[in-house]
Amino acid sequence: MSITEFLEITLLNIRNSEEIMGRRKIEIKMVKDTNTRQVTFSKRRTGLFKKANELSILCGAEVAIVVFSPGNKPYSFGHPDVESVASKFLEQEPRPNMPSSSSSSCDVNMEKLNQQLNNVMEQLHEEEKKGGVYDKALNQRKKTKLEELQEMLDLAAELKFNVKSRLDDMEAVETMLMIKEKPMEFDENHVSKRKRKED
Amino acid sequence: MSITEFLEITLLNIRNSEEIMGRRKIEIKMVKDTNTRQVTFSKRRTGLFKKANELSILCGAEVAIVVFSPGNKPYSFGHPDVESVASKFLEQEPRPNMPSSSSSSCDVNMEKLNQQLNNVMEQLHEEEKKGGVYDKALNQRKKTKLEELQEMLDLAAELKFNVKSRLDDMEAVETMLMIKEKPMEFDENHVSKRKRKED
DNA sequence: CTTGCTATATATAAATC
DNA sequence: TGATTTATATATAGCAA
Repeated sequence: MSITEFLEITLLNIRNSEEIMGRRKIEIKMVKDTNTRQVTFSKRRTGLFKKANELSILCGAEVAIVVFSPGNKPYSFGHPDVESVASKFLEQEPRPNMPSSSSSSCDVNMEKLNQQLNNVMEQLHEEEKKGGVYDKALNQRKKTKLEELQEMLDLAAELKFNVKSRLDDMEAVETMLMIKEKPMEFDENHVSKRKRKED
Repeated sequence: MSITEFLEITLLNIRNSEEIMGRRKIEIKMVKDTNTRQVTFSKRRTGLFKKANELSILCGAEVAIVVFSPGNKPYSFGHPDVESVASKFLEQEPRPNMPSSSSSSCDVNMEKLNQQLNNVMEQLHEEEKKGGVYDKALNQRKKTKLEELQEMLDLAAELKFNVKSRLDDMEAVETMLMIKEKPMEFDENHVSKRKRKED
């Protein structure tokens, strides 16, 4: 037995001897308590969307998710967007493809943007904690924050749109110059697979 | 410092001193290696569907997911089924109102990003004019540009995701403080389709 | 393209503040 | 009650098959 293993086991023994069992595993079945169910839904929906987002970026995959909460409220996630992916799937529309591929780096601006977001949120929470009194002035500030975020959202969407446009231009140029990276074609293999769903 | 903490730190130190890092954390950006990307997609798609399944059961929620692999093959998960959830969503979509919303400003970084885009495009056209026939070297450069753009797209998507998350938080705050504001809509569909090949 | 094997990395159920 | 903090439960990256 290695020292590492010994320490691991020792640590485990110590922990098992402690009283607090704490967090535990749950059965995958309908959560009865309404409130708990709501909390679970909220957390897991966020987790699901996060995973979907990572999948789309890591693999350059198109993803669309639609969820109706226990309260029947709609939530959705889409990359590039729900509609396009959904229709592509529903119509099973075969399409020739043009180039477009992997990655590189320019995270700086991204981090800056996120930094700003964090700052805004921090300020919001800051004010929230401070105040016991939510007067108009505060409301106004919050409202301003909201508007700022809204603007950022719009700008993000706009940027995305611009990027997309350029991509199209580039593809056109590429085609024009007849630069073929890989003379590949694949329309035939459009096998649709279904995964289980269980009830 | 407790014995437990001591052991944990000791264990950590031992591990960090070892050469083999073993499994490690990865950045959320396009996986370059084709094979690895395929494996990642396969595993994460399975994980995503599993999570979706648990969510639907635990909370009795309706869920629909559609994914197109890097090889452009469709996969789907649905509870009760994709079609019903999708149509239910698309039907009320024309009147968006429920989740996510709003707008506002911080153009600097945005402009930087767009500036970069313009530079890239300029360089592209530059090369295009200069060269009658540039062959592989040029081709490679163009490909690199495309990859850079792709990366920016992904970053934009990630930003969007983060922004939406914060918005949800803010909406919660808003609700709590009963700040009634006109229901604005967040429409991410500035971009429709997206082409791709690979694999 | 899917699967099994582990060491890590993440997600998250409860507890807590 | 929502946000934050743990201690577990799960998901997965890197390798091979």
